[in-house]
Amino acid sequence: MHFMKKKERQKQIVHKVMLNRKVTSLELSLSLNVSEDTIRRDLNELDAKGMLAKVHGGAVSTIQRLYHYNEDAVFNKDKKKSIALKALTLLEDGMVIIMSGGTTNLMFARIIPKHLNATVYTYSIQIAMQLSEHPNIEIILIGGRIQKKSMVTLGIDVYKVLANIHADICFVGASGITPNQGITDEGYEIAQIKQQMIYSSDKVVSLITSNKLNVRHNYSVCPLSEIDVIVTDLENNNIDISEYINAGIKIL
Amino acid sequence: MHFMKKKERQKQIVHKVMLNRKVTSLELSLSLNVSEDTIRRDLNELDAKGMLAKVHGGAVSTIQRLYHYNEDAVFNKDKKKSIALKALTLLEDGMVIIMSGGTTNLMFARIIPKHLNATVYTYSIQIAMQLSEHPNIEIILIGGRIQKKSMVTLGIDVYKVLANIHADICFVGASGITPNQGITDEGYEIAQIKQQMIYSSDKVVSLITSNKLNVRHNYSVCPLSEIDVIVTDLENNNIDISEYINAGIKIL
DNA sequence: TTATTAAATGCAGAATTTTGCATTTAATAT
DNA sequence: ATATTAAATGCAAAATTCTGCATTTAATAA
Repeated sequence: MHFMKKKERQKQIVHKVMLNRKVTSLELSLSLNVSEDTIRRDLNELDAKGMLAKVHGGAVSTIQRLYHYNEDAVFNKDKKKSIALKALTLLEDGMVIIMSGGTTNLMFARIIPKHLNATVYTYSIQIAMQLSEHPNIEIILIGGRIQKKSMVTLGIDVYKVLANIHADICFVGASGITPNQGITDEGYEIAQIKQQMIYSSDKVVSLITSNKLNVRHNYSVCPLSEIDVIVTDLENNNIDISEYINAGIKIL
Repeated sequence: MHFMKKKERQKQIVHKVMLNRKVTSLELSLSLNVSEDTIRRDLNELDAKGMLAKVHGGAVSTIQRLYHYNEDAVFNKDKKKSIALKALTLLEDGMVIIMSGGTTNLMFARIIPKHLNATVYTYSIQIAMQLSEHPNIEIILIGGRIQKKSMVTLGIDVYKVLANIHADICFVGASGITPNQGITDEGYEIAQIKQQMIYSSDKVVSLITSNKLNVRHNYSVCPLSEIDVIVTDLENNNIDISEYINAGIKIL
């Protein structure tokens, strides 16, 4: 007799969980003719994929994620993770936050504590998707015409929404930063929008990988004087960031 | 000697493609010390994941998809696919389209011809994600507060945007439809928003699986008289839809 | 068209994953 | 705290996948 294929079995598990809302490992083990160990391993995988939630003794259904995150597609993943980790200290319950797009910000969004209570405004679809897994974060997605390559909304509507809100803190990604020019960006529209999100925030934080330090693009976002904190993957005593420290910016 | 692991190799392939924009199977075969067959099989997988695009002789870089679609999470997948297929006949180049959320609409978005030229307004994040793979569709994501369980935006801002546009056609999902009450929905806000998207469109099309026919919810969206076309998974001579046909609605 | 190069397919051995069992560790309940 | 049940871990056999080669089929080029 052949064993049932793993994928087929996992499909059935998902189906059963959907129907019954809750199901035990023992039940699954009996009805699918595999050991409870196997069931548990399946449940772990399905949980990771977001198809169900594993609980002690079995699994319960969740809102299934139609899209799932592909970490492999992130460039410089480790640098970005280390930045994200440092940036966590800047968060407090109750904050109103504005986040720009970019994978560094996305990494940050991923590791925000599950139960942080906050309101986040963003025009990045990916960040909105990610934050949707945080039960206590209210997400306001700022609408507009989608720029497909980065999956952010652009246009006058985005600008207008930002001009009408006020946030405690904003996390702005940067395509480049230099001591003289401050933050610059490759696109005109996105530079304007970042400018506005900075104006609308009490505190300005830039999460930026070291390869973008001392890189200048064509469109100006803001001078160093507007930035309160820079979070990079470098050590604090690295020579590359001394000029930013001298400009009075806090470096994490 | 150990073979290099598949995953590591694929990572390197993606990296090379990103750097060079284009790369041949032969080059990859030589530099990674595996046969071209293996490279081709890798490229097939990576293409499916959206990490690159396979072309004759090798691969080219694409905008990488950070999120990828999980078809297993769709309920009644086959019914929805058959509906989506029928609905394709309603599309024309140059249209301005409004789409509501829901997995039926999402399935439809997935199979829209790759090169359709159109403008789509939607408040569904998933549909926006999906349509972003269509190069000639301009997507306007309508912003607002995100309802996490369905990944649509809600609120007055959504309503206001819809009130200010005019579309050739709208594809509205429905939680339920009956001959007497027309389309009804489970939520008050979403019902209001659907109402407005219907008002803003010349032609109203409802994609609806048969299990939602003759189901009534608490909040009214619109009477049958507002609906031009219903697309279901049923055959056209099915008894369940005769009342809708009698009401003058075109059934696909 | 024909020549040439790429892709798909079938196959068999090598490598890896999957699985159940035995055992240890952790979590829940009384 | 103690008993009980679940989960994690290590291991070996079994199943499956991965890979290169040989061959067929399809796509591009001249």
